[in-house]
Amino acid sequence: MSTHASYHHGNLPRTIISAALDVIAESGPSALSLRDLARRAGVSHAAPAHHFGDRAGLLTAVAVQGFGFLADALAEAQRQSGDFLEVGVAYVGFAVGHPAHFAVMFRPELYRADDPELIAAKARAGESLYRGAAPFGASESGPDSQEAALAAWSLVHGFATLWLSGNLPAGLPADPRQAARGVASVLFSGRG
Amino acid sequence: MSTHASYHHGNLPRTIISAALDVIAESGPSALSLRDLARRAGVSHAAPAHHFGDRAGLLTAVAVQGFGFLADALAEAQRQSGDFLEVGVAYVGFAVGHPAHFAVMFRPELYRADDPELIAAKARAGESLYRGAAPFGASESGPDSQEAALAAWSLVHGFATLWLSGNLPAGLPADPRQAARGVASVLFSGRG
DNA sequence: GAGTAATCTAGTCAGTGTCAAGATTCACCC
DNA sequence: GGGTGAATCTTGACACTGACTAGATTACTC
Repeated sequence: MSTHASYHHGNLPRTIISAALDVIAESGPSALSLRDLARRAGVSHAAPAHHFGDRAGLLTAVAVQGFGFLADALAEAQRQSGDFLEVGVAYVGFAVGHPAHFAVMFRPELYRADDPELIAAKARAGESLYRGAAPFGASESGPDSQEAALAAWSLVHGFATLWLSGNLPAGLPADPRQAARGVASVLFSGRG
Repeated sequence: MSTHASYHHGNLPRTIISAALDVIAESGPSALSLRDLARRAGVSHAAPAHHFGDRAGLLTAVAVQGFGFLADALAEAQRQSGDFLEVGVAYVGFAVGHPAHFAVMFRPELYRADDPELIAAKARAGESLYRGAAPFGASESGPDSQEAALAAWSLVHGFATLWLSGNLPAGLPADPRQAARGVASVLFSGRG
């Protein structure tokens, strides 16, 4: 019942998203072509549009999935270690482990930022992030806690972005999580 | 001798780049169309290709210009204040002041990363950045200085990225430089 | 089994990047 | 000043893209 070689594909949306993630991870979102994805899935050029509406619709689905994964990863790190440093490391780990999702999620011009599902997924990820950074902020004496949380977020986000775009210098640990732990501990050390 | 309404435009490359910056700042690099730029400049659709080769060539020129501006901005902040916190603030100031350049510079897949001019401009910016971050790294006791410099870079880069993409929460200072100063001081405070 | 909704195909349109060939103008040298 | 070569721009063409419409096919439900 799975592989009809017939009219109905069976699981087109999932197949299209999966192929899209491959393309994005390899060549970035701008290299994405709905017709190419249709070709890979063995369907007609207009089939993807039926499920996602248009390009932005497809990327919205990717972003929703990404924010969901991110929320899970952060919550899991928070649950396992209780350490906000490890939540930051998990943020970088998600970015490197899901580069295609990450490449879309923080470019609202690529998708429908007002999509209800997207807003919900983003809020869930934000909550996980805030929960992970809260103890760090709370331990700050001088600056307020929001600034501390933003500093932590900025640091891990910046590190992940620079790592993924290949802009970091050589000589870092090959494992991005380990490299991130070293860099993030500069901010986190001696606190909390 | 400036405004012939004739065959030769006079200063097409500069005009094209300027128009490109407008479009990118408003709708991102993926919205860039060579034909649209040609239309805005009042020339034929293939004229831009003569100067830049192709799309990637145009974006390479934008990136080169951007890295040059960034190097200047960082060196100027370093010269004026001698404070690495202000160099970090200048990094964010550049990103917010030149959003179109910034949107291209750290996406190597958009341009020719092996272009000699680009490599030179990028190296110059890297040197300015390193010079600005060096005292911060040197003042670190525990972690090595490279990690400290990377932490500083990651923080300001991440903050700038999140600010530009509209992903930061409300309630921050309206002036991004001031907001950046607050956030960056979490990392920089009590050091150097 | 019939009727309806979901899924996919086929055809079309305007728009795009890129290439090749030709027209026009500029800059330089005699 | 006139002529030559290089630089600049135009015109035309090709394959490709996203988006839209209408219609064919299949699955679902009663």
